[in-house]
Amino acid sequence: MSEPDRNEASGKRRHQLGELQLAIMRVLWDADEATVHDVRAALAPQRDLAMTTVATMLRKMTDKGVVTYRAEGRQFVYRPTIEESDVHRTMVGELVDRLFDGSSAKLVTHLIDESDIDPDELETLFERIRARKSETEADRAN
Amino acid sequence: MSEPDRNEASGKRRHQLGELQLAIMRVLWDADEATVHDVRAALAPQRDLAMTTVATMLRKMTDKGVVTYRAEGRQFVYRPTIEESDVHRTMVGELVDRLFDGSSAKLVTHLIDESDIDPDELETLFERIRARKSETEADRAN
DNA sequence: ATCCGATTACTACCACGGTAGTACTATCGC
DNA sequence: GCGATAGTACTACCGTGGTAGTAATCGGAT
Repeated sequence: MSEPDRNEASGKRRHQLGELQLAIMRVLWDADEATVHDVRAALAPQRDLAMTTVATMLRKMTDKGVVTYRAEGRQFVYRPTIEESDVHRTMVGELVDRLFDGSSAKLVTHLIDESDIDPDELETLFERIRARKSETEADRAN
Repeated sequence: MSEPDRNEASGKRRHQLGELQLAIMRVLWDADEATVHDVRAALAPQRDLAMTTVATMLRKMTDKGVVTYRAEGRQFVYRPTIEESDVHRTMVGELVDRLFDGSSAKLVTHLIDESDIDPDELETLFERIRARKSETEADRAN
């Protein structure tokens, strides 16, 4: 058809990841690069996966474009091609669209009302919003 | 604080729903109850699905326990067994766990920092947090 | 040179969301 | 009573996340 389907490297497209894929990405983000072995080791405390499971997942993720690898001796060294913030953005965006009509404010309201938030944190958020508000007002004054 | 794993009717447990399933739930929440026909009609503006697709989905959702039905003449009338807020809670909770270490505050921070939030809304949220804060402080004073 | 062990490739499965065709059935209109 | 039809049941298929076994390979040690 037409265009909006880039998917190669440096991509901007939707990065919806499953639980294991996220766990693997977290390892890669922390370590910058890692072998199958490294990833498996890093995941070991939580889940005891077969080497092949990790390898397969990494291959699927390569197909998907969220990681790349380079051969080093007989093994592959993987590194992420996308940033954590990208994933956060798309996944949160997805949820907001699905559940809150695309309104992030509604999500925040939900979070506050569910008293999901630690009282101490509330203070911090309070400040942050105030900062953002004045920032926005400054923009407006321009 | 013990066995959190009921799953039968009236359940409290994880209600992870896909896109279509959510769309169907929204119809049911709005209408309180609806037939396959009704659901399909309500969804028609966005997506043109075969009757059988909707029916199949509803059956799967019945198996899952998120809807029930009663026979009325030759057709079934479906109604939701869970509330929208339940779904919001579990799905947001899931995301928070997956992406933000279980910290809702981190999610809010993300939302604020991504300037995803309409400036006007910021004011509202500001107030809401203040309200919540004093509420919490009152609790503490008890 | 050969064999062992580490590592990747291939393949297979399961679960589940999504989609829909086909088969069956009950009911309504005549 | 009987046929058309509306509506559900069953089955199948695709994509993808997750899991892992088995096959092929490559490199190092003896």
